[in-house]
Amino acid sequence: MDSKKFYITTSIPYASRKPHIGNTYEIILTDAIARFKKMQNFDVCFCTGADEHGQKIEELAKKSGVSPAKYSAEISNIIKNIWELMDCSYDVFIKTTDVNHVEAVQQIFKKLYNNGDIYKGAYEGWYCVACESFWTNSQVGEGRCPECQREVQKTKEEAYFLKVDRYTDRLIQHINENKNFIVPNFYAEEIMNNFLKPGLQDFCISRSSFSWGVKIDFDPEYVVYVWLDALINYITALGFNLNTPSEKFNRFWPADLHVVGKDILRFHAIIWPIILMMLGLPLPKQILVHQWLLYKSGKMSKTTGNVVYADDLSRFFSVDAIRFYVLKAMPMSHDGSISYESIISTCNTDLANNIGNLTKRVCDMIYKYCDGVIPNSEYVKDEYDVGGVTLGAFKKYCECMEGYDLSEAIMQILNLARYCNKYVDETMPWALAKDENSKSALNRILYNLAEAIRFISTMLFPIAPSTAKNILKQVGAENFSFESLNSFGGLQPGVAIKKPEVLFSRIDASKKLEEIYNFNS
RNA sequence: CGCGGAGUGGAGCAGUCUGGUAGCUCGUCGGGCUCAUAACCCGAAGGUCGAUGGUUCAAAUCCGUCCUCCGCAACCA
Repeated sequence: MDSKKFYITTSIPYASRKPHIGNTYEIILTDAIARFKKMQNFDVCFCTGADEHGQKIEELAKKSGVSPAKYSAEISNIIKNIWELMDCSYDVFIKTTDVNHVEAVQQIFKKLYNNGDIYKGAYEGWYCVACESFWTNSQVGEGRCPECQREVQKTKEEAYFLKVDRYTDRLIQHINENKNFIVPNFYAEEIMNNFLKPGLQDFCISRSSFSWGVKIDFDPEYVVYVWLDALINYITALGFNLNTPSEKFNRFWPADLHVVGKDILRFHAIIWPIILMMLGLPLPKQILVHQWLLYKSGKMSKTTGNVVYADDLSRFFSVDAIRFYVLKAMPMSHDGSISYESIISTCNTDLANNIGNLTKRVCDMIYKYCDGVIPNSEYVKDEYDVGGVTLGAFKKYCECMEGYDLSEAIMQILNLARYCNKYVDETMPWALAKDENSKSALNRILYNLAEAIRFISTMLFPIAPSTAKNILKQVGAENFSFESLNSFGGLQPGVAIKKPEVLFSRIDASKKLEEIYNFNS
């Protein structure tokens, strides 16, 4: 029973502004993996949330004339709504302002302080009087404030530090011994060469220049550094508390997979494991590092005005089309790019022409030639071996999904659909339908196709859930399990299918682009 | 010489670990079919695999050097 649990998390986005489609990619990816694991009968716990503390939020709230609590709560709501809009099946949405989270962070801070893993020391850096900002050595460069270019002053203040030296060897060993701890694996090398081998410095984990954060209860001048605060969400989301045991925590920790962006890997690969070691807790099994989604090869940013939001996209494309698109477009090894033209192209070629049209043409034929009922036919292997090809595609698909290569997994689905389209063309069921003697061949072919479509819809489910359901209904089936894909021929003959409908209509590219252009201006 | 990634037909990618006729999707051109959403199927054109030197009977793949792009470089989430 215990081996069948799967705890998966996204990083919790910073509640400073509405997340764009690049940020949203992470939760879609995580959701697809979570759904896949659920279909493999894992007891899945899928956590996400929002990081609500920190200086930036405090500043933004001040600018908007509201309290940081109100400001971050509003953004958290926006985040949550987008996640729900994208049909993400998370189990827990944690906020770092949640009472039990704050309490646990304070407990942990105190415990580590008492154990000597946290100590009070002096933080040296640079201060810009005009901007009232602190800067690090690398940031000031020539001794000037990176923001206003004025001279900065050397400053020294008391602060709390995380004492890491006792744990770095263990961390290095852990990374070396667990080649799958960080995937893709080249990131492990980066972490090792950049941070661990040169030797870690103790992390400053308190702030006193602003107050919007978790207060250190025994020294209320300070708030806890947001990253320490935020990382702890992975256990507080399960109800972790030093005083009262949590069944959920005991069941699901350690995490099986943390999904994070490449920009925040170092926090997850270094600080987080060290904190867990300090607490005597097991380390997460795996960290999946994903790349960024760029808009036409440019980084999305407000200043360049090329930010694309998921909810805006959903005005023009179905949620499933967006999910399908981002998961297919994103390579593992480097950044992917998004453009309206390529979304339209994906919708038309992959969804409408390939999968959608296949389903429609097959179901139309079943409707016309078989009285709308799945024909009765035993699977007989012929030269096309549709059964073998389908099972092979499913196997490869599973391998890709297990390795979190969603883009390649999608290719397996598309290849199978292509194979089926070819099968239709070459066997020409419409010609067989004209000849009463070919009835059994016709039945066999249409059965094979309907059964392959059942596989396609089931494989599509983690990627595009509601679309997958529609396809499955179209061939008269309901059961969405991978067990039902153990063998080819599971589709029940004699079942009446739904009247065929167009699943994805083709998009008129120029019309759609004009519509988008008008909306954006 | 800070670290890591990438550079393959018009576009987007796979192949590089384990050398052996350069592959996929889209786009273009020609043909076929008519069950289907002007969809689908077949065929063709198009690449000195970033540059250069080396190892080898043989290099996109191994080794050396160089160029270009991207990310990270620690307390800014």
